[in-house]
Amino acid sequence: MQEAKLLHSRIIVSGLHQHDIYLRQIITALTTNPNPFSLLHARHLFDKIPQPSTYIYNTMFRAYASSPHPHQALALYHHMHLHGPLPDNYTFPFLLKACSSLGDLRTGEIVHGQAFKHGFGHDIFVQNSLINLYGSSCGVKMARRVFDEMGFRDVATWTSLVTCYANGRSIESARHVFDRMPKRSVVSYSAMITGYVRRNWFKDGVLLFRDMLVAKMEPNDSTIMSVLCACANLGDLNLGKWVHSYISERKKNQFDGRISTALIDMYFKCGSIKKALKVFEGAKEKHVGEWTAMLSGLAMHGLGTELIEAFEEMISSGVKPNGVTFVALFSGCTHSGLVNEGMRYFDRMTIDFGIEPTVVHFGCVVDLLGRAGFIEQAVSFIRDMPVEANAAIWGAILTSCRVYKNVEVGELAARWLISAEPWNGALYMVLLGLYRDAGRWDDVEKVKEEMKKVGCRKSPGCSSIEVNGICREFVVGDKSHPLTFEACLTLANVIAEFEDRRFFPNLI
DNA sequence: GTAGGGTTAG
Repeated sequence: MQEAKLLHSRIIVSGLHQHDIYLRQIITALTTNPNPFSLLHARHLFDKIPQPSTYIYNTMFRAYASSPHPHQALALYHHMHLHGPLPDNYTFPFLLKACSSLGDLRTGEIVHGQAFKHGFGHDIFVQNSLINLYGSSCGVKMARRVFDEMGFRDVATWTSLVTCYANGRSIESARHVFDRMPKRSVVSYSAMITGYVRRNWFKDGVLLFRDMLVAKMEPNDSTIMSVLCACANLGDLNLGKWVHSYISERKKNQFDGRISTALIDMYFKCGSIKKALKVFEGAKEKHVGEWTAMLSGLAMHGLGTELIEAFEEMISSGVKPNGVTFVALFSGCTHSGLVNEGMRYFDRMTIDFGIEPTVVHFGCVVDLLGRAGFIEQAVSFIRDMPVEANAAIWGAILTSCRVYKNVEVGELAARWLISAEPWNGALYMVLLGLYRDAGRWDDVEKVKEEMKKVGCRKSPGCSSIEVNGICREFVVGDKSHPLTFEACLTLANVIAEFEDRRFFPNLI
């Protein structure tokens, strides 16, 4: 970018504005790691070239394909088609990528036809791009057909197919393809690990990460992000720390912003507040991502007051919050019982920061009111919302009704949820608990019968944490541990202590 | 002559 500006000023000074070679250099500089401004600038210069070469068209296609406006690539191709030079083998993969980003299968097929017409139908880059296009817009079947018909496949071909399966429903099929790859690259491992983590198969993701290290593959940023996400969800602090020191050595503590964010999140979720704070403090630049990870970490540990302080510090340091930041802020207020503060921030979100609330934010407010026991207010808030309430919102209402034993509203929420998800056994269990607490035994029996009729079961809740290097897993109702009795006794004492202090958590 | 496809938060 700096280089581009320098070149541009040199041209203006020396009056060489029409000089094709300089323009080409500037456009190339502006389109590598483009931002919206540099891309606009590049296009402005591109339009000044009387007869752009195929190369320079390709440069623009490449930049547009991975920009927020991929359709610009297609519009520009239309122009090239009418007035410009002939496309080459580089042209079509960029255009197909633009179609994938847009999920535009029809245009993708037209581009494919064009590639064929110009003699690049069997180009491996074109075919690989086609697999990605089909995989992202119409499922695995078509992608598989392209794959099967290819005479020659390389590692990217196989990786693309793995990604198709991983993004589709079948992570097992993705692994099946992965295991049959003649050769694997870092990206292949990364794609498979990311696939596992996206499907919440965290343990499999971690196992494959270990295989990857054994295979002497050096994980890249994408791999690291996925593994940190797995550590966070497994509570595997040991592996998380290992990954932290691994990347510290390699990158000399100069992390990508996204990696610092993932580290902060991992340490918070693994219960290590100190380490999370240390990473945050050590981050070279604190973008909205790092701040948001920080705020949601404080929220999940019930540190509402600290969270509000941190939020105000973020604002005074000139970082602009986004929609996700407010979700963290509201959730912190909710879990620390800071109802007035939360409501005030809800107003400020639109007035002071110009962020329009989405259904997620409305859900946060419902949760904020509900958990504090203001169930009637929460219900009237739902009534006044400009958007339709969703399952998350009725779920929040149901949870608070369970805690505050409000059968009337709880029944309403549960019925709404059950009609949306009749297979979800957990919903019936909550409704059953509500009736039981109210002593409505007839209704308890009715719910039990209903469950039998629908044939649903609640899958047991599960959690895990790493202690002294060993990952422990907990499943609801599991009494297999030899010290189960002692553990229950301790828990009973804790609950008794809570009750003595007039604090009634919902531990049922 | 120059370049390309597969992984990428909160």
